[in-house]
Amino acid sequence: MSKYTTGEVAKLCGVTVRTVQYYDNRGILVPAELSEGGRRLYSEDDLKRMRVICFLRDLGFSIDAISRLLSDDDPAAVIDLLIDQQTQALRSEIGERQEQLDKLTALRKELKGVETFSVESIGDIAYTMNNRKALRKIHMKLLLVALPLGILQWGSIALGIVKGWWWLVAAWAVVAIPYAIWASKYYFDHVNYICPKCHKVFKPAFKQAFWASHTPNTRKLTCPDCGHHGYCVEVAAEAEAKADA
Amino acid sequence: MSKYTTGEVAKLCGVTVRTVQYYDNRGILVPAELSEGGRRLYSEDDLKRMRVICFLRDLGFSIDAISRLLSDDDPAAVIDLLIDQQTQALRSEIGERQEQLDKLTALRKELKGVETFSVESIGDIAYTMNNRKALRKIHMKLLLVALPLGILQWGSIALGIVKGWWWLVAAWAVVAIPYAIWASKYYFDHVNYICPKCHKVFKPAFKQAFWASHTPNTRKLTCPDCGHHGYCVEVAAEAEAKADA
DNA sequence: TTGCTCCTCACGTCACGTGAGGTGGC
DNA sequence: TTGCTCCTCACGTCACGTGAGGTGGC
Repeated sequence: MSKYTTGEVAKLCGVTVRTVQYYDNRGILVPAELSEGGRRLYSEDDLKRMRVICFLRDLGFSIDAISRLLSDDDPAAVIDLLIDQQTQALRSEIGERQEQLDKLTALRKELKGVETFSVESIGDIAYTMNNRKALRKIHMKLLLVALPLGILQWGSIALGIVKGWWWLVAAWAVVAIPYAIWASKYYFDHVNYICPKCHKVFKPAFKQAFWASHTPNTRKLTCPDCGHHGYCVEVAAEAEAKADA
Repeated sequence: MSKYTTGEVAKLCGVTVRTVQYYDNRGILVPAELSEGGRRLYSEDDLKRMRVICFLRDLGFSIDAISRLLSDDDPAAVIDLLIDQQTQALRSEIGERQEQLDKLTALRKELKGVETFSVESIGDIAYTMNNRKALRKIHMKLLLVALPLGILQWGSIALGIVKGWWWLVAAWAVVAIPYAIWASKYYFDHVNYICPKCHKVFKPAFKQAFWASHTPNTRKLTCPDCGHHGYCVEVAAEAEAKADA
């Protein structure tokens, strides 16, 4: 029966000598015998056991789990349990990393739109990213509010053309203008802006916000804290309470 | 300007007090001032910085990476680099876990086919899993060798029916039988079997292997080491050298 | 005798968790 | 004065890596 030294076992299993020694200390691979000089000597069976340990380790099992499996009376039951646990654990880890990847991609995209970058910009981006869902909800609400207005508009125009009922268009304007102003007010009540210079979250005056030039996500405003005038990113106003979650 | 205690910062950022203290020790979030009694007091800016730190941490960045980013003169360049690195790292980690998941699934499947389970069975399964590619290669070779035989067979039968050249079928048999024996010999030369009882890898005698009943992956053989008679899993013979890789 | 391998401590890793024992601040 | 929060050590985690200083075995 051939005997293997620590180094031989290590080489045959593709690990370091230190790892083989560690498995002895952990009690999961105790050498069959020791030489007179105290050197570890492993048997053929030890080598097979080491191969099993390495196989399980490469599957992501902890030394503790492997230890339990190797010393249990009913390894068949233990391995089924371990496989199920490990499958679950791996799935959730993959999900976690995937989510991080998605957030990284979003961050990279947001960074491209930042003109003067500083560490605080990351805070702004984090804020808008956490805020996105709430903002989308507000945009959806505005859309639903605007929808009947549009239907009425085109309906009255159509009837104006077909039936010559042009007074309907005038009636539409009478209803629509206050309605639009009310909707805008509601909208600006539920929305804030971030100053790109001092990174404060602020609520602009209705008039300024209403007439300001804007893009889908920003609006050209004057920051009440630092006086900076420029495009400010829009965020939902409810998000402050949500920051804890 | 409001001041926050350690506990307040922790609660607002969803971490423990210990984490806030740790970030002070690591030098990435030093409180704006200390009270007379030595309590940490954080400013509004500190809180924002903490939020940035937590955001980056949740993306998987190390404290060291965050530290470098926060203290660098050119954070814009650093963050681009860090995002690229982290994207790479996450991708490879996901790939790694996915591979482990696939192997776990394969292991679970193999375990269902094992009649008397022991820890050594895992070793056998590991061996066959590492060996699978080599075995598939041998099977492909056998298929390629068998193909011309099949074509000749059906060709001669077809000509026998259509033209009445039945002597062709006889000629086919004369060629095919030694050819098949040679192919089988080649096959059994390149293949081994694992005893399910003593877990030794062995090569059976040609006669026994040739006439043994079998399934796609096993063959009913007698182990030369322990004398056990039963279905043994087939593996490629070259794999011994490959075990290192 | 000379290399090479192996031996045993023992500290370091990473981002905190978890007490212990003491004290500030309302 | 009483709770509650916060303070500073300092050890523990996980699977080894990495020396240091010494020795076995060919």
